[in-house]
Amino acid sequence: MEEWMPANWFDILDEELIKGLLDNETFLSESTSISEPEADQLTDSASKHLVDSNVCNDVGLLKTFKKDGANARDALPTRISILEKGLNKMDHKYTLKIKSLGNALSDDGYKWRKYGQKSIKHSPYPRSYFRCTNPRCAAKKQVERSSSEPDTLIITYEGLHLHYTSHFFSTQTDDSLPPTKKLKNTTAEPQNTSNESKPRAHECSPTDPTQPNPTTFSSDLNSFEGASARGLLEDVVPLNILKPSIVNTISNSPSFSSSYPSSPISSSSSCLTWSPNPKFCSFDVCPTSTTTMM
DNA sequence: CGCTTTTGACCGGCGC
DNA sequence: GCGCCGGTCAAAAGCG
Repeated sequence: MEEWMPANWFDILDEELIKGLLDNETFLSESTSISEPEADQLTDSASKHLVDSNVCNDVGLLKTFKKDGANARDALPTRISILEKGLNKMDHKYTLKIKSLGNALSDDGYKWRKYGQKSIKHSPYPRSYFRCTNPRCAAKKQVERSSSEPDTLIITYEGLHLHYTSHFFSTQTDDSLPPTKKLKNTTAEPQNTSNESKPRAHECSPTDPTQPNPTTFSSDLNSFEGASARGLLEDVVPLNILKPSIVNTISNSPSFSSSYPSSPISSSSSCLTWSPNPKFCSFDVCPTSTTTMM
């Protein structure tokens, strides 16, 4: 492990994050003040917008959606919860069970590329395998439909989107990125495969070293508009709910302190509000909860 | 034509 | 050792 970060950096982020999220049992998605055009748009591609409401798909959230169909606003996610029965973590894999009316909700805003599909024993539904299209990113996910509950998609995330995470350590070059957490023999996979030299336009590649340091972390919340499309916001949240000690642990590491951005979201507020697209989702973590917040 | 998806083959781990 | 199974690879097909 690189000396500039704790050897267990992933575990720290990972476990504290989960703990924090679980402590804040429920996140209400308040579909406030949505305009009609927006609602229409949502109707057309509700899932696409729900994507934006995905609070932090890397750590896994159970998302329970209700959709009445008539009114687009009713189609908004009415509740985003982290429930013990819906979130499982094992060996850095996060399993989500998502009540869904279709496959669309398996989309989470990242750009995934399907690389395989297998039929599952004793299940009429196949399992699909996806990996992040960013050639530097080893994040993967599996999507399958519960045989017992066809309305439920089971999504297993494996690995963080380190092309984003690396942004927090942006003084590092790509070559010195924190190695992707080893998951079996998967990650840290050779990123020099044939498509490495061809990052695609819409893939989540905010840390492309060829790009200037993104300004996404300016304190201007408005700058988050559209940021989710780059796969940023989902991962901002986790770091914002980390205990300060955790952040300090990391930031005390050489090379880190100068690059870790101040919170773009909650620096002056006691109540973290995350809202990549406030029209569709909000993410509130208030200090009344037991842990995680300063 | 380039990118994505499909799908059967292949490989490694694991249990018997 | 063998078979099963999950995960990955890669060629072919599909699509815009």
